[in-house]
Amino acid sequence: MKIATFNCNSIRSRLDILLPWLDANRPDFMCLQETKATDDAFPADALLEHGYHAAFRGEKSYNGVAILSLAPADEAAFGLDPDPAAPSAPTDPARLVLARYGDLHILDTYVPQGRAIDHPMYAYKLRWFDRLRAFLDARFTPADRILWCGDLNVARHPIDVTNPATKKDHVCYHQAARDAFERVLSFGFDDVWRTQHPDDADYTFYDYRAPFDPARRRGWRIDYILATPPQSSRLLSTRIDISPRSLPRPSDHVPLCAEFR
DNA sequence: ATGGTAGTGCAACTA
Repeated sequence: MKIATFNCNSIRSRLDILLPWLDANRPDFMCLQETKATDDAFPADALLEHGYHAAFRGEKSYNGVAILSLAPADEAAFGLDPDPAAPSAPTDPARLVLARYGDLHILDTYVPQGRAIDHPMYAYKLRWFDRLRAFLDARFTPADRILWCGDLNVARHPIDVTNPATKKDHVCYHQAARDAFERVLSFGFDDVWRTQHPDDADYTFYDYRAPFDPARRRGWRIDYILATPPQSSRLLSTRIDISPRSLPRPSDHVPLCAEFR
């Protein structure tokens, strides 16, 4: 079984990269983030022509998530639960999709980026991780077969960014964000790419605002495939496919892939 | 420390 995750940064602008990639790699599941399309504009027909069903939810201009799959989902749901500490806070249906395929649960999230550590969206981001932990605790135990994928907008460790000393106040590396992410990981998730590459500096996000040089990569590892023990015990291989970043009109993220027996 | 580019959608916001 193969799964991939890819922040496509607009699915409509990325079809010329996404569809050939799906044809060449044929993952059973593909988690997408930042689809940036309302549901009526989501290219479901084009994906189905390539064999992929989709559970998706989007909004105008921003956000948007989708799980593509060779077999349709048995059920799908969108968004966090309401925040009991802030009942007016949004549930963000365009940032979270949870779908079930038999006994396998796939959670695909686009975590709020946070903008700046003194911006209200950063506090919202930190709270978002705690709400996600409550979401998991309300539904699952680590004995369930879960894959949590997506753009989590946090680099875990110094090895996951270039020049970590310069990024201590960045919303994707600030200690409070890293701590918040770890509190969700401690539910019982394994970071499968890092498990297989304990000492590698490699990245899934390469900012448009710097020329991309595949030989001298400068980026961030902020996209993840995370598995609970019943799933991580089946792990065969993982890889980051940087090749799409050199194609015309690329996303600023690249696909992360894992294969399980 | 700053600014660099790309997406949506047509100005300004987000990343």
